[in-house]
Amino acid sequence: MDEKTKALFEAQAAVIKAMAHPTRLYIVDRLSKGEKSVLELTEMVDADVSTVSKHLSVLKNAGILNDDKRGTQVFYRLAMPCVLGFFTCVRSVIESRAKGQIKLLRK
Amino acid sequence: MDEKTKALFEAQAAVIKAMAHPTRLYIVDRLSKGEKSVLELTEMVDADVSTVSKHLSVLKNAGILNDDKRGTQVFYRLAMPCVLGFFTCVRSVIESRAKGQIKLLRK
DNA sequence: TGAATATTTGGCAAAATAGCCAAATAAGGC
DNA sequence: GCCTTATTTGGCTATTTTGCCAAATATTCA
Repeated sequence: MDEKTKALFEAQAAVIKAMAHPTRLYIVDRLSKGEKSVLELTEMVDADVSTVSKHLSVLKNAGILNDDKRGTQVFYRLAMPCVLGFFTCVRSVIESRAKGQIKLLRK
Repeated sequence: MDEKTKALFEAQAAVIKAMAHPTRLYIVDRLSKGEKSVLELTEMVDADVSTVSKHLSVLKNAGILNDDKRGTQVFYRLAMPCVLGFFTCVRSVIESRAKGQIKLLRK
């Protein structure tokens, strides 16, 4: 694998890695319904505000979220709605694996 | 967040996490062209065979790959081609972020 | 059976991640 | 200016992930 493709796949993995956490995935899901402040998200997620803030900055640095400061609050929203397509596929992966396991048991 | 949704997002994150590594992403990309043996993939990836084997088992356990033992070789292939849709989105995330950074510099 | 080839597993050290607390920063209202 | 509220940052420890090597396993072939 040459350096160029290596760099390309590292960049791509970095974006996917930003989504690869239950809390961050949940945040993305919530933001698909519209923007939310850090505090609103913190209440939904049930973790320390600083933890949620860090998760948000991971998603923002990856280019998945935008933020918008209004007064003392910061509102986050989905910058790239195409990531919502991940959910459909991932759910079908889980479903398919579950079916495979059931088949295995019956044998 | 109740226990049920928590478990749901953990399961989903686990699948995405399996994709969240440059080597594994590269493997998925290569397998989109057709099945390959562990040795073939190892040559492409340039890492220890044991490392590649472990990456493959991560992808297999996530339900993303299938394997097929023929003789002394094991051939892996894409079980869920929908994951290829990730690439399109992820590349557009990277492109969009790059454009945003250029805009930032011009200000 | 024994050698050769392909793959997986165990184990370990290095690196990356997560999440909490406390402290810093920013904006608004009095 | 000072207090309050919202958010971010620094720092630390615990946990997880990586990737190599060596060893184990499996399969074919002579």
